[in-house]
Amino acid sequence: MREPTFLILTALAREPMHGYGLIKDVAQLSGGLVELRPGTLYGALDRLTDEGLVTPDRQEIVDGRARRYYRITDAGAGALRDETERRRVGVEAAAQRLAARELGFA
Amino acid sequence: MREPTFLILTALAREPMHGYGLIKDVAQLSGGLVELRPGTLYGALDRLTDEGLVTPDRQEIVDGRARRYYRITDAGAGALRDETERRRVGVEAAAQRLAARELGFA
DNA sequence: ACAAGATATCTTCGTTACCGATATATTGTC
DNA sequence: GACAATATATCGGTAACGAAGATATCTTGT
Repeated sequence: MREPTFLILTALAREPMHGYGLIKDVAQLSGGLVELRPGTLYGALDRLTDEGLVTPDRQEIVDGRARRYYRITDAGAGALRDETERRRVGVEAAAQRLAARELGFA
Repeated sequence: MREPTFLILTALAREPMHGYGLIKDVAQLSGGLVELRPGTLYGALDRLTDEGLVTPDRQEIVDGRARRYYRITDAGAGALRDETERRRVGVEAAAQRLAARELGFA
């Protein structure tokens, strides 16, 4: 699982969201580092839906514009949990080695 | 940067290593979750060398088998630092939302 | 009235890092 | 004699991503 997909699942872990809302939320929770492109977003949403990690929720019309909401599934939350743990392990290993390196143990 | 590349840089942050040593070290520091394939490893090493994040170190002959060592560069350590911080932010966001979700704020 | 920007979805196409498979050769173990 | 471990390398396929653009409505500023 790559970063955009990881962040989409992370955004949906809080509450169901629609595509454009996801673009904004992902930008925010990544500290502005990840700006989802439509091709990335809708491709990922279709893929995650096929995999059962995400499912279409409701549809709303707000100010004449359609909003299609997506919701994370239990399987999606489980996958996110696994991926988060995986990444946490890598981050800790890297942080430790970088710190040691700076202290001169390189 | 994807996970295999991230873990290769992480492994090299501690000390110069040769290809096969990297496969073993990455398997260990990822908790056995990532088993680098030769195609992935040598492809990544070539790519990272082109990008200046890694550089060939020395070559040894041990028991008749050649060992080609690679060393992380200062640019590579910098890239690893950036990527680690990036991942740390994502992991914290995901952990927070997953925890909230488990408490029923979903 | 008009332009520009924000909101909102969707498609097509190219790139690339990665994985699977395979090849080669030596050493050590059962 | 067969198999696992050590060690490097190449080739082909693909899935996820990014770039770019199409479409349409609403809001804000001039």
